[in-house]
This record gives sequence, C-alpha cells and structure tokens, in this order.
Amino acid sequence: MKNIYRNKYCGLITESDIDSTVKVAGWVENIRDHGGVIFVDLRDETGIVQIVSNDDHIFDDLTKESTISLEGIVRLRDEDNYNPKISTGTIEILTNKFDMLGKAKNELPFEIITSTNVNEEIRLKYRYLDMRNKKVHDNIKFRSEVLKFLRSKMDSLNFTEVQTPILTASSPEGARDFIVPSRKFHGKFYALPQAPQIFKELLMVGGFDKYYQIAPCFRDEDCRSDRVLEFYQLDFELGFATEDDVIEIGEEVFYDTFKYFSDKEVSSRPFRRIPYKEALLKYGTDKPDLRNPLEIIDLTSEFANTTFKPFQNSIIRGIKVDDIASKSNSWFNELVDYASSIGMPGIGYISVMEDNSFKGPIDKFLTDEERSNLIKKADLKKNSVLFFIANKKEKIVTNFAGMIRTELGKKLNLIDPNKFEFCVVNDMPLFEYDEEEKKYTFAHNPFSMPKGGIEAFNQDIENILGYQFDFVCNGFEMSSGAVRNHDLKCLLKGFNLVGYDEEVVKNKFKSLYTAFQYGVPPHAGMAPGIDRIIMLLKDEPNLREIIAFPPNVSGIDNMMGSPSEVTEQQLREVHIKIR
RNA sequence: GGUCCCGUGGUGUAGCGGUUAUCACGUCUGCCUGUCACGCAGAAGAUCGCGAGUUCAAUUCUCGUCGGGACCGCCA
Repeated sequence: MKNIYRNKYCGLITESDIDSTVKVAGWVENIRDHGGVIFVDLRDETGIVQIVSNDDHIFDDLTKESTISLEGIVRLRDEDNYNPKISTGTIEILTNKFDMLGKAKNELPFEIITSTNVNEEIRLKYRYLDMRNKKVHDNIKFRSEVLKFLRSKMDSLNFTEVQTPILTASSPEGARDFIVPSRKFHGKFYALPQAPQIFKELLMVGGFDKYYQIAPCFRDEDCRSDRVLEFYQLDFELGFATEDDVIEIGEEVFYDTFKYFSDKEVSSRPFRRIPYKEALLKYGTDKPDLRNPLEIIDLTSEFANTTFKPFQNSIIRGIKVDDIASKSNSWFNELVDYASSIGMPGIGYISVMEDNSFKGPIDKFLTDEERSNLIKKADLKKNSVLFFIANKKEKIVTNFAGMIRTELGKKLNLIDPNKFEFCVVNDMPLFEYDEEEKKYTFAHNPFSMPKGGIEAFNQDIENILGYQFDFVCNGFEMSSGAVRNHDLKCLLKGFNLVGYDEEVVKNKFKSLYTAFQYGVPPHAGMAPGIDRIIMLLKDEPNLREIIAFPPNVSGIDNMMGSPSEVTEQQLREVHIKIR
C-alpha cells in the first residue's frame, strides 16, 4: 500500500536516490529566498533535506513550520555546496510541486531551534512546538529507549509483567491520595495508587514468582525539580527471596542501564552498602552524593567540657577540608552567609597555620588538650580547615552538617560530573517519632520486615531496624525497597506500636490481612524511579525535561488547562457539592 | 504553610528616578541564481505583569497582588 504523502523519509535520502523522483513530507524548518533560486529545509523525524527550486514564486504561500508533502528529483549538489552538518548534505531535491497540508501561522510563539532557552511557562503551554526541538524530541525518544531496555532486561530475568488497577482504594498511610468520586456509590471514592504495593504482595500470594510492571504512581504532594504528581516506577517483587536477592537484581538493573546509556563512570557492583545511621552521621542525609569526598565527623565528646557557650550541651559535628586555609576572608564569609541563609545561627571554623597554630573565631575558646584532641580526631594537617556545626537536636545538626557538606563540595568543585556513584542505604529504622502527632509512626513503609523478626519488637522502638533500603545515586533517591513482612502476627505487632489494633488493620488492609492467612511466600522487592533514571542519564536539571507533557511545579497544566472546573451536572452525578 | 530569586515588543535580552526604552532573532515589504541559523535595504511591533504608595516626575524606589522557578515543610 502506497502512502499518499511520501515514499521516502527526509533524513534517509542518500546518493543512491540520485535521479529518482521522491515524495517527502514534513515540517518547513527554513526558507531561504535568493531571488531566482530558493531553498527550503524540510524536516521530519529522521532529519533534514534541502529542497531547491528555480521558480521564485512557488513557495510564496509557504510559512515556517507548516507541513507539506512534496515531490521532486534527487540530485547531487556541487561539491562546494555540500553541507556536512546534515546527513543529506551532499544531495538536494529539485522540485516544482508541493501540497500544503497544515499551514502554520507566520509568527510562532518562539523559534523551534532555540526553544530550550525560552521561558518554561511558554514552552509547556506550546509543548507540541517545543518537542519539535531536536533536544526535547530526543529526550522523549530516549525515554522510549530506556523503557524498551528495562522491559527486555526484566524479560531476560524471567519476570512476568502484570498490570494492576489505577482505580483502587485509598490507603491510610503515606502520601496524600488523589481521589476519584464514585457515581454509582454515593459518598464513596476510588483512589489512584501511590504505588502498587498491596497488589504486588497479593501477586506473590497468587504464586507469581517474579513480578514486574512499569507502574504509574500518583501522589498529591508538592512538587520539586525531581518530584512530580505522577511518575513511573519499575516496580518488581520476588517470591521466596531475601534482601540480598532483591538488591542483586537492583544492582544489575541499575548498573546495566546506566552502563548501556551513558559513557560516564558507573560504580562497580556490588554497590557500597551504608547503614542508615552511618549515612546520617557521615553525610548528613539518607541520600548521600558520594561524588563529594567530604565526610562529617562527630566531635561531641571533644567539646564535652567546652567553655564556648554555643557548643555547651550540644551535639557537635565537624567537616575537615584540607588545603584551604589560605582562602580569602570573603570566601569564608560567603560560607557563613550560606549558613545563615539556611537558618543556622552561625558556623565556626579553625584553620591550621604554617606553624601548626590555629586561627579562627573559635580558637580562643580551645584548651591545648582540646586542640590536640581535634588534631587527632579530625586528622588535621597544615592548611586544613575544620568547620563546626552545632545544635542541641540531633536531627537538626545532622541536617545542617549535610547541607554544609554539600555546599562545600559545590563551592570547592569537588563533585565529578562524569560519575554515577551508587550506594545502597540499608538498616533503616522502622519507626520514627512524629513531633506533630506526638507519637511514633512508620518511618518508611508499614509492610517491611523488622530485622530479627517478631523478636525485634522486644527492644526500644527507636532501635528497631527493618529490611528496608534505598538505592541512591549522586544524591538522588533512585529506589526504595524492602523485604516485606509476610508474618501476620509480626505485621500486626508493628501496626500495634503505632496505635492500630487488629480490627483497624483488618479493615484498612482487608485484602492483605486475609490473603496472608492462606499461605504467603516470604517476598521482597523494590521500585526504581524511571523518571529520575532518565533525568540523570540525560543530565537534565528537572523531570519536566524528560516528560512529554509535564504540568508546572504547582501541578498546573497550562496547555490542557488542568485542573479545571467541571459542570454542575458532573458534580451532581458524583454527589459532590463545592463549598 | 515558610524562605529566596525572577517578570521589559512574538522570543531572548540591555537599561534606569527624567531615554524617542537598547540590541539580537523572528515577522512584513523590496532587492538578490547556491544558500544552509544566507546577505543587503527598509518597516511594523512594548499600557516595562497588575494595583497602590513615595516623588514635580516611577519601567526604575516601597508595599501589596498575580504569574513563574529554586529550596524547606510535606513526599509510608
């Protein structure tokens, strides 16, 4: 069957087509009228071909970015007219006939070739034009390649792809749900899944040994550069599996994907395992950027008897940086300014001088003993600088130290942009204290198995660790994962600790509660974030660059006009009244 | 909910208490037979986001508001 618009793609015409008549279709990228001879660059998804005509009026009605179908004869260009920038640079199509298919208005909202420099608000409003830009277009094509790769990877590992419902039940824990009112059932609602968590566990009960899905997930929370309302996870789960079984597959998926799609250096397997507690101390965050060589040390005991008021009865953390004692005063002042901009009361530091004496605002409060302890603990050398972060609350001091570490890494250019540094942060605590609710809640996931099983609950709640881990790359959380708690008694005990009794669990997690009474395999799984993988591989600063039709950071889509109001009739049908 | 940054022709920008509001690209008209982000000559196009205040005078300063972005909270 012949296509009526074309028999060749623009970018695929070669010298072997010379002297033949071809028909091409695409967008008019550019028109160059020389008076007597006129050139048109015609673009389709495969590339650009130059059209030429000696009839100076043939293209009078043509505008840039219009779609046309055009017939002509391929001919060789003179050698001095070759254009090495395009794949078809040695040939051109001589034409005298074309059909206008979709005429474009003669002034576009922006020029296609420079669209990535345009205000994002306008780019997103005219996304269909923005995605004609090669870079934007290539990102969406690249996403398709990654999805293809992940599917074939999971297929080669014998995973079964299973699709789970999008309209499902609201879950009481975790992020806010997007809810969908039911028309047939007055006052009842579906919810869009935050993740297919329960379903994948039920698939395990259903006997699927290895499940995966490229799963859409929805969370009604505020967005960020790396967080959007709806995103995709490579969700997978293994039956009769341990933490190591899952992490090994995670490592294979991440390593192979990053190796295949990038020339950057990728951490070798197995990835470093860092216990959660250690990550918080050394890096000040549970998603450390390991490209940054700086590490945080605890200096609380070194300052146990300090006379420096702000350090008394406080937790003290230090970051040592070698060879920067000669930095200018303004360099240090900039760091102090940064510290105050993030809400730190101040940041102290000492520099080690040539004669091994200390210099800096804190030095006069130090005793000789404290000085020598610091030299030992922080491994201070000539020209080292030791920064101090102090606070009465551990959570706050950890956080500040992490931010200072990151800022120092940036300021000193310590972060190698040509690396993907992976690690697995594990041994996560199962519970954490919620200051607002004044009670303990699940730190991550109510469904994770405590380390030590049900016996683990015999210790202080803060010390209960889970088979719960995160894959982290360059400071981004790439995936969380866990061994699930398949022991109903143990699961109930966990819920019990945060104030849910058996009746509540039975109601809220009816399916799981019942299913686990009919023979459940121990199971474990994880869910890499596909959008973040693509963002990192493409070195893009935000997720909008790798999503075809993203809303803005407030969740508004100015192209579609969503969210939007609905009619009274629609509201009545779903029994909703707007206040 | 909080902090910070941004808003000037279609697009990207310059500017600043008094300008005819800068420049480039795009658009339009004309010229041009080999360009390729063609070139040349000319033209149109801006309520300087909106409102209030300070001032003889505000695009410029102040406050508010709206819109956009980054971060914190939040994201099991």
